[in-house]
Amino acid sequence: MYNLESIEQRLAEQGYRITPSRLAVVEATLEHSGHFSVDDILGRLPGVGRATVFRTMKLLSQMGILCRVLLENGSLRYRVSHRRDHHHHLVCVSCGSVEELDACIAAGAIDNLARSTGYDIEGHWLEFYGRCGPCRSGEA
Amino acid sequence: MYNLESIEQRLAEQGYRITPSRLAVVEATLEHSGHFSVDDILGRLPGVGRATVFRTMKLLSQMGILCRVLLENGSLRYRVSHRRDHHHHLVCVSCGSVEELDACIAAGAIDNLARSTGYDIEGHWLEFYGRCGPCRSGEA
DNA sequence: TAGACTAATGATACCAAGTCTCAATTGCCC
DNA sequence: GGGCAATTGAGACTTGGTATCATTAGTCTA
Repeated sequence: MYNLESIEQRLAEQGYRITPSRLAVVEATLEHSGHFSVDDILGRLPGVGRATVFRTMKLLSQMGILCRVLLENGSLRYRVSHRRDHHHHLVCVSCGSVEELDACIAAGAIDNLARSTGYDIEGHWLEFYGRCGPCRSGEA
Repeated sequence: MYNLESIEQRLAEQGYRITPSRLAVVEATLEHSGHFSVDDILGRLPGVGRATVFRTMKLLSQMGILCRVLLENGSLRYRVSHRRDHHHHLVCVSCGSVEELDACIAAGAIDNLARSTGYDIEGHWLEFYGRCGPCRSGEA
C-alpha cells in the first residue's frame, strides 16, 4: 500500500527534509508485516542514531503511516498502518501478525457509558489478542 | 471495601509472611482513591526497598487487590480494585479517578470477530478516558 | 521459647524504552 | 555556490521494571 517513494513525497509535501537516515528508517519499517519495536529497526540500521530512529518513528506515527500497537503485557510496539482513521487491532500472540479492524465496537457503547457515569468520554484503547488461523493449525 | 486487616488475613491464608514492609506497601496503596505509580508508593515509603515495592505490588495484583490501569499515553498505573472478575476502567484524565465498569462491552463482539477473522481470541485490553462530572463542572 | 528453615528484604547492578542536549553536519532555497 | 535552519548522532539522563545475592527475620515445630 505504501512504498518508499510515496512516503518520500509526503514528507516533502509537508516540508520535511529528505535525508538518508529518514529514508533508511522508512524502508526498514516497510519490511515488517507484523508489529515491531524501535530496537528492531535500530538493529537493522547500525549507522543510524538511536534518537533519530525514535524521532523518525514518532514523525511517521504523527503522519499516520505508523500506529502504535499495545501488547498484552502492556508494552508498546509499532506497525505500518493502512488505515488513517480510528481503528483497533487484533494481534496474534504467536506470530505477531496484526489485523486492523475496521469497525469500532466501542463506539456504540460510549453514549450509554457517558449517560450512566456522567463522564464526558474523549477516548479509549481497545486491542484484541489471539491466535491467527495459520498459527492454530500449525501447532498441536 | 478493603482494609489492612482483611488483606493481612488473605496474605496469611495464602501462605505469605506478614512483614512490616508488606504491610507498609498495602497501607500506602489503600490511601489512594485513583490510580498511582510504583514511584508514588516508593516516595511515601523511603525505608522500603525499590524491589520490595515492585514485588509487593505484583503480589497484590496477582491476588486481585490491585489492578493495572492503562493510561492514554500507554503508561501503566495501578489502582485498588474492588472487582475480582473481568472488568474495564473509565479514567478521568483530569483528576485521575477511576470508575470500574461492570459490563464488558467487548464480550459480545468477540464471537463475531473470531468468525470473521479466523482467530481464536484469547484476551483484550479496553480502557476509556474522559472527564468526570466534578471535573467538568469545576473548570471553565 | 528456642532453633531452624525458608521466605522475604534491600542494595545494587542491570535492562528496556524513550527523551534531552548540543556541537557538527547537511538539505534546500536563493 | 552560499547561507541558514532542520536534522543528525553521541551520549547522558529518565522512568519503569527485573535479577542477583548476602543478610535478615517470620513462622513452624519441638
